[in-house]
Amino acid sequence: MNRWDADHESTAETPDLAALAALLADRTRAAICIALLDGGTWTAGELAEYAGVAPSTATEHLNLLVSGGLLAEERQGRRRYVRLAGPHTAETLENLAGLAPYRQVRIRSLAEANHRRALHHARTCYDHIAGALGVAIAETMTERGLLAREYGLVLTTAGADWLAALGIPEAGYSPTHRAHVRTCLDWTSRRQHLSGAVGAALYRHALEHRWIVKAPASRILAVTESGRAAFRSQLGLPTEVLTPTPAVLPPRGP
Amino acid sequence: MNRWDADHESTAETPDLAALAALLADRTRAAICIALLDGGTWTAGELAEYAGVAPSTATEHLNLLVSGGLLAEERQGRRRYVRLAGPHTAETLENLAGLAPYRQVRIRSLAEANHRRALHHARTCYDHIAGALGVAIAETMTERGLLAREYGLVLTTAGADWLAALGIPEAGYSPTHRAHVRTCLDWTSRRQHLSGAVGAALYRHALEHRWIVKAPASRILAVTESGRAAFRSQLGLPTEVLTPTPAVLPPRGP
DNA sequence: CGGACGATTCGGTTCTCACCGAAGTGTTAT
DNA sequence: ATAACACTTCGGTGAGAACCGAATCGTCCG
Repeated sequence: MNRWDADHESTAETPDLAALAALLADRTRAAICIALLDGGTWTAGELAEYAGVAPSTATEHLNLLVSGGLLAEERQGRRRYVRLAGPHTAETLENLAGLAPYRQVRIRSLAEANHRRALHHARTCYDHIAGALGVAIAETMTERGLLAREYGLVLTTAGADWLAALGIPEAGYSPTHRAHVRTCLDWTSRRQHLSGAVGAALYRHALEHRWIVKAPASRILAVTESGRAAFRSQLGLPTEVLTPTPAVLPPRGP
Repeated sequence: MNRWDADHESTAETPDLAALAALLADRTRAAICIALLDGGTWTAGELAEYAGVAPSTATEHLNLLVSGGLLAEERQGRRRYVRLAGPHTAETLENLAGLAPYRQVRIRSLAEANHRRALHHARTCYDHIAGALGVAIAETMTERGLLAREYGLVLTTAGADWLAALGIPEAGYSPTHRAHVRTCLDWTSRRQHLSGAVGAALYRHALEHRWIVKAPASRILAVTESGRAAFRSQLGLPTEVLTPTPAVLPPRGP
């Protein structure tokens, strides 16, 4: 038995790492994936404009990304909506981005400079909060004993109580496939912010209670007035992460 | 203050996801990285032969991988030794491989078929145990209450006691930067095996006590006779993951 | 010192792929 | 119906990169 046979059992399966990486190895496709890290659904045309390529080019890229399993699509009439395939995809992309080298990019306009500042301050990362606000939340929760670093990073009993007091029942962050608490390396600060099911539940809660609002077609988050009060009273977050960074001003006229 | 100035503050830094992915987007470079997932140190020539390319080609690939931060190198005389840059690199590669599509590869020889069987059975995954053996360890530990899925996957008190009874003190898996317990999606079985600091400590312990032995210049692990006894008495692992899978035999002569 | 050896540099070939524009398909709006 | 719209298909172009072989550099050994 189990005798070698050139016809039978002459093939096997191997994960094709190069094929997956090739999907992300293009500037335009990488930009598309990073845009979709806001967790939203974009149309093909929006992504084409965002990436600065012709619609026909965007079509080709989306075909590759969808058939490669990185993106999920939905057709409605003449529109093509795409989003990331799932939380697992988003997490892997985040990890990869955390490992990637930095590249100098030119800032071309005042608007771009302000956009970048806002992104550094607070943004979505698929389904949780990133940026200075996200980092501050994770660190403050750890300091206050709501999260513990003892065995990895876990929610403490005090942390579960705190979530319940906010009105987030345990069912709100029950693990389907994802770990309750995960950390995600922040691009901008190179520090950890809160991810996983708890991070997602906290993000949903903050949105529902309008602690934060999300700008349309962008990853930017803004802390509302009531959000400032809530983050201060519930977590004691310092003022600097709750107030928007001052905008860059246009040069003085002559 | 903070006034826009075309000269000043006209550049910013962005993680270059595409550049990192481009490193892995080549078959040869991907093969090199996967080979190095055994956690070992290889010479340039060994990798060239393994990947089936000329030494000059291997040199170019290694230059890219090293300067991209994925590999660390060490020169000794006329030799060039390379290895993965660190545990974080290995984990990201594993995650990526778990997300990658499968590809059919031809099995060309009897030796290759047997090599593949052995890999499926038990192998190293950077610094911990993967394959059927690794999956069985993770699942049995969970069944026995040594690991709990409650908040992510964590070591229970019983688990810490069990490790201590084996002679693995808590210092042996103290977190430097890595989480104690992590899971890693197994390529071959698509199930989780144990990773993180605990996984690494367990692997080291098994090697030191010769429960397992590592084949030279390969990721293959073999369970020793004393290892079979230990895994059975300590964890109650079933026999099928402790005995090597029967080798494929050459075809009968005429 | 001279030869063997591991690794590197360089030139040249080949091939893949990202891109665009123009034309085409199907959907929604007037 | 006709027009505007979102997207797609296709052909052609240009840039980039993977590869090898030959020559070279530096190290180790006899």
